[in-house]
Amino acid sequence: MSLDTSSVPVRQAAETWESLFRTQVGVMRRLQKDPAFKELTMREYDVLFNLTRCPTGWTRLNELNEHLLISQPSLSRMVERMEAKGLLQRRPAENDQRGVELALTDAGRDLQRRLGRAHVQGIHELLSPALSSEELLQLKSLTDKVLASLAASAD
Amino acid sequence: MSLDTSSVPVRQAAETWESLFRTQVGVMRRLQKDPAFKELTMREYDVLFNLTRCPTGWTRLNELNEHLLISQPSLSRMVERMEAKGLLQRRPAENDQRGVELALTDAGRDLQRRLGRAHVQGIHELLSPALSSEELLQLKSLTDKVLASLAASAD
DNA sequence: GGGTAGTACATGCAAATGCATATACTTAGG
DNA sequence: CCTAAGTATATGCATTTGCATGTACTACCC
Repeated sequence: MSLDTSSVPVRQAAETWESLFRTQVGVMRRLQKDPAFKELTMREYDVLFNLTRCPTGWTRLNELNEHLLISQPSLSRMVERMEAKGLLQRRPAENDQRGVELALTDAGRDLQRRLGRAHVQGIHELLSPALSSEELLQLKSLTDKVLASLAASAD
Repeated sequence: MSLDTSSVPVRQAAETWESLFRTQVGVMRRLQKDPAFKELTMREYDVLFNLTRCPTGWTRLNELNEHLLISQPSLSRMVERMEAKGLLQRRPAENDQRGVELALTDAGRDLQRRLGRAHVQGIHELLSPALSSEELLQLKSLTDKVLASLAASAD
């Protein structure tokens, strides 16, 4: 009774994904316990973080949505709430009257930085005991490859 | 103007984590588009999946909860709904009258297998173009190390 | 240009979620 | 034992989420 040869890489991909996924869950669970994150949902922090990553400072709502695991209507209302809290600002998009562009306010940027520091600190404490500097680099290089491949096959 | 030396590994851990996290989000977004997953939330699938991973077949609710990014009350009610759908069964725990133990029903196992196949297939299609067989192994080995380290420092 | 299809965001509404807390049981100490 | 502290799950309630759909604009094609 031998295994179908073609199923070996399939299994391997699945096992690798499972390990990566469980790692993400495990690390996330620890990070969420940090008292610094009582102020904001992980999802809300993720919005702030993504907004820091835009060179022009302004990001389209639909573009932001592509980086998150949240539905468009939910993001729409989350952004509305965060605007009300003074964490970000909205304006109609330049060249498309349908669109909305977002940017951090100073308060939003400050909060992101503060939580970001706690976040980064927590990550360091969780990953450093597990992996050497070279291994971290290796891991990043592998996931970067997957990211590049996903971007290349943008459906 | 030189960087604080101690901040280098911190940055490295953060960048590695960001890449891993974005990979998880990217892959997840693709997987969710699979029509096979219209029947069940990712979170619900995750419950079914985790229940297949228990050798005895029965899993404690609190133990299951430790593997998920969901609050205890939410899981409690999700399990209630899934029991109503006939996907799993509940019984009072053996040695602890407070506790609840869960197991898949045949219908639950069948559904998990069906979605699991689609899941695994999708993962293979996403990861294989990105990484060679050796790289998959490397990646798994690195995330396994992180998992082991997290388990060792169980707070 | 006028009409049709497509895209970007918002909204109504039912369902799912989390927080605080209640309930039922277990464990530890005196 | 009996009590106090701790643990496992459930429940009330306000908030958040997603789905279906609405509205406003854009792009394409004749």
